[in-house]
Amino acid sequence: MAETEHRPTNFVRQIIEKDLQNGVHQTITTRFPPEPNGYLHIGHAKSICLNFGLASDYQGQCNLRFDDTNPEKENIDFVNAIKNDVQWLGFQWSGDVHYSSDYFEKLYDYAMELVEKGLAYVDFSGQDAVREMRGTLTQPGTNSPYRDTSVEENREHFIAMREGKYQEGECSLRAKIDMASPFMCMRDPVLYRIKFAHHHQTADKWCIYPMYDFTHCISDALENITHSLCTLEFQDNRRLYDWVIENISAPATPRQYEFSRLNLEYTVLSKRKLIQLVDENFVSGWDDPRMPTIAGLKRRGYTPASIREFCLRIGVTKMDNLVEMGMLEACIRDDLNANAPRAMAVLDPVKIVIENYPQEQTETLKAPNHPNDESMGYRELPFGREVWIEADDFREEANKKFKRLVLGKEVRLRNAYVIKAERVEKDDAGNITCIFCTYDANTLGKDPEDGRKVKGVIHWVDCSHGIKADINLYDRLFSVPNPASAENFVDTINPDSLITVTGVVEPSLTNASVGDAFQFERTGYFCLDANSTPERLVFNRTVELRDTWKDR
RNA sequence: UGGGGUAUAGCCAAGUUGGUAAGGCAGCGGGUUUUGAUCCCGCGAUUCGUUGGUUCGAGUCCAGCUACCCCAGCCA
Repeated sequence: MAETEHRPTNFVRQIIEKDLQNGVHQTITTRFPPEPNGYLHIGHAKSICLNFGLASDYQGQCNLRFDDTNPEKENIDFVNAIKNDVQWLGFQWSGDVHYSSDYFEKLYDYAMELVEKGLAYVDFSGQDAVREMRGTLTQPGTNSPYRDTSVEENREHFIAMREGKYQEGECSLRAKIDMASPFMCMRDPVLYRIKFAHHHQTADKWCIYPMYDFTHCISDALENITHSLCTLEFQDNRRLYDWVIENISAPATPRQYEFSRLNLEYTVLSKRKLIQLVDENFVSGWDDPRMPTIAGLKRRGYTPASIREFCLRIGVTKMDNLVEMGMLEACIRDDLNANAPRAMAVLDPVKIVIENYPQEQTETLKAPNHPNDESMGYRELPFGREVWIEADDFREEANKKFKRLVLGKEVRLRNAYVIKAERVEKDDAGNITCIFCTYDANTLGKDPEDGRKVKGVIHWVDCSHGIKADINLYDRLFSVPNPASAENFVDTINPDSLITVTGVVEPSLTNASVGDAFQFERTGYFCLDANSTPERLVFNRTVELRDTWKDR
């Protein structure tokens, strides 16, 4: 698709342009630093597009760095899934993949530097005591009794920590900053904690792991990151980021800038909540088409280009936001409208019999794959005496606004003939089982010769050639715009977020491959699901067509 | 008077030496159309959270007020 040509300006670009202009940097380096404790979602896509987009626009570099300082929550499967998703989105990181764990040895040395400068100490107060001494938002904290331990003792204790001489929770390394700071994160933050945990990169080499605030800024400096972009909740942490860089012999001075994270209506974008949806089986997995994950969106039928376009359209600011789903949907519709071949599928079939069509006759019609793009070619469409139409497209009686098939009235079968409904057959319950029609044989590819106007057009599938298919009709996962603000977000799950119907699709669709997208004319955009087999086709509805018809 | 942030149309968002409110999504009219789709044309802020002030002139500068978000993990 044609992505927005000129990227909209934003405050980060302005900072970069100023830095480049003033010679603060000759070139920029950014990074995308996910923790491998879950799958990437549309909110990460915003960050990915920002970081990789900036690097590309200013001829800089963008690293992929796994922020893997908490082995208990992370694993290699997430690492691989994340790499896969970044590439699927269309981005390639500079050089090799980086890991914060690559720097564990250096990080340890920098921590030791702080110890030797008297700026860090090993605290043996229990976790509860540490919390007690931290104070509150309005009251200053109090100094730990271990705050004035000698440098020599601290060095020995820190070495012993690394050697596994202490139990988990027995002690931690803390920075000596200011227990009365208005920034809670500056009240002697923990730098290292003890975890006898297996790490997916460093195995059992370490039993002490550095905290995010100590690790991130140093990793940025080691990779020569010029602009370290993160979300708003880290604004306070910037003080600690700068403190660490200033107090160690850092090889560079990276700067952190914060932007607002994405919030999308009718879904949740917090990793904790997404993990819960998966673990408690509210969805089929990380790639469930209702999930806002990259994998879920992909399976739903969203294209990389549509997601990139979305990220361009929402912009980058510091404002809290809740973006309408319609914004995302508009992006995929724009892409698919231009690029998805058309096909016909009937989701809720009712049979019509064309009584004046020769018994035993069938013919092969030709239909364009795209109404406005000749280059997409044509396909063959078998047509016969009996065809399926959408139950919705027929009414025994209706007003003039109903532009479909009505008893005694005419309608055009798309890409085929004009038919007229003559009578209906019903079962004992009064349900319509068959609609008997007649057709005008002289209306193939042209209007009726006597000049009568037929305004309605409906889609159809030939009964003897149509293929049965399972069609997953997806809707929003939650029934409220902001499930995250609900008491318990799982209580707001939309019970009808997935309805599977058995429909009939035109035979050309048997050639589709997994992931292929189509517009089922008049109903929406669909793609062939990963679980589809030649014996049983499965389609996922990506999004409905825009529908401005009011009186339904 | 803890601190850090943000306030421009239903949603997202431009606006940067103060000069008289971009654009996108949604919506509403109209035209084209063998998809109630697409496409095309037209329509929305006397007003920028609010109250004052400075100024010939303020969304942009100053002061006060209000609302909302974030911070008290040995999570990130």
